[in-house]
Amino acid sequence: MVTLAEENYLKAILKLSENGSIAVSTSAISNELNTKASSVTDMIKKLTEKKLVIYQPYFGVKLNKEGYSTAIEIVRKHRLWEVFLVDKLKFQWDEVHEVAEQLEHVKSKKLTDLLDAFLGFPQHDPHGDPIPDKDGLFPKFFSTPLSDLNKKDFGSVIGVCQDNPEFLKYLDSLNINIGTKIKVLEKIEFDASFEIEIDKKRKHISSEVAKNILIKLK
Amino acid sequence: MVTLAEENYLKAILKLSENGSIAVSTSAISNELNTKASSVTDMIKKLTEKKLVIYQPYFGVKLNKEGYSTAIEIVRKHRLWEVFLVDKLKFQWDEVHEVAEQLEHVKSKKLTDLLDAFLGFPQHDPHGDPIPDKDGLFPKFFSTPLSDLNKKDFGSVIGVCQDNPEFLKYLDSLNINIGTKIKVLEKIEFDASFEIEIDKKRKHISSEVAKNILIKLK
DNA sequence: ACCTATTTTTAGTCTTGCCTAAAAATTTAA
DNA sequence: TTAAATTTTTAGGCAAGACTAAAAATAGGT
Repeated sequence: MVTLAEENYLKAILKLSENGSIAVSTSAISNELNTKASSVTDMIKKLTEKKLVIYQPYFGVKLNKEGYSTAIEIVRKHRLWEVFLVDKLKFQWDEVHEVAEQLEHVKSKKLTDLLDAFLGFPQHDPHGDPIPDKDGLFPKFFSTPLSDLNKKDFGSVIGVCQDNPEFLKYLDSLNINIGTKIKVLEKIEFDASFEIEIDKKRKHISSEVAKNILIKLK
Repeated sequence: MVTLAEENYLKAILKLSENGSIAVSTSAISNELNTKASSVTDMIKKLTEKKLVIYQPYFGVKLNKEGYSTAIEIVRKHRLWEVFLVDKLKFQWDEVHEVAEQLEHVKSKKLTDLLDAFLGFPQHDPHGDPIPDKDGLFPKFFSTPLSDLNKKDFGSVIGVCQDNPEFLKYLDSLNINIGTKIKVLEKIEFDASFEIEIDKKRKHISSEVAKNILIKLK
């Protein structure tokens, strides 16, 4: 059994760790939860015993697989309840947080999944935050392959469709990364290649590469 | 602030006191909540300090006005959530109790009242129990245990006196639900059992079952 | 490299809500 | 009415989850 206090710690660690990717410091957690650092150390030990986190003293704490899925489930519940409160009960979007903080701790997988269905499987909460599905997966961002863009379109890279090292190294060599801002200067019709601007520099990329870069339009 | 444990004690006292009319013994509460009598004595002292109950040692405890309205509010929330679970999320009526036990502790007057409106101000929960309105007042209705009916009486099921899943599933198997129309064909005197008609079919129910079904006579 | 400032952990304490064991009050029964 | 049985309360403890104060580890600046 995961207690209410433990759930709040897991949620805080998830939030502070950039979706589980980095270790989180004791003081960051105490700041997030308005508790003292010593209380955090205590709780981290309990979470470690329960095998929900990996802890290196003086370094930080990370969620393990079990802890991550527990935390994601709480986020899922929180955001689903927010949708319920706004869409069904007509709360204002700035009033729902406190109530959802309570509802997110109700334990019933069946409840969560039926609520999800009742709401029509929403992908975002009233604040625009993504809602994980019942397997804990986030909806894909709204994105467009660079290959679908037209002259003068611009936006930033939010993902790629391939993760083979050759492709990624090639992108590195072009200074293309997640977050890189790109503007289409020309679309060359006969081979579907592109002239684009990155950091004020003009570059040329093939149709094949353009298909595998995802852009969020501005 | 009333804690979760305190809320559960208030709810138990309300239930055992026949809607607040009689004093409740320590052992009755410990039995209801599966705790020890000494724990009950402890908690009653806390509730007395918070001015929610009147306590006479060795005699019993009663809710005062504040305690009564706090307890009624919890019952109201419990039953409204049960309606939500069954009417909106399509839970079975024997599955909702455990989940409603959690939802009833969510604190937000606005949530409760908007939920009430969303559900169309229901007067009874899926088991037929009356739902207090936002001022804590119960709807008035007249019901008779099926066991008190006589030959040729007819009416519809308005509630049940037990909510344990075995009993409810047994009723389901007989096609007995809230609203089901029932006619008494025979009352068998020697064991107080009944022959009844449901959906044009003849069925036999024991005295014990008849006692736990509430009928609104036509 | 070393001294200082900051962060983290340890140690000890407090409150809540539960427990057991024993004492006190009440009720039952002879 | 008095002894026995039952119920209730008191006393002392424990675990969770918070706190303060102090010790230990780490990080920064010169």
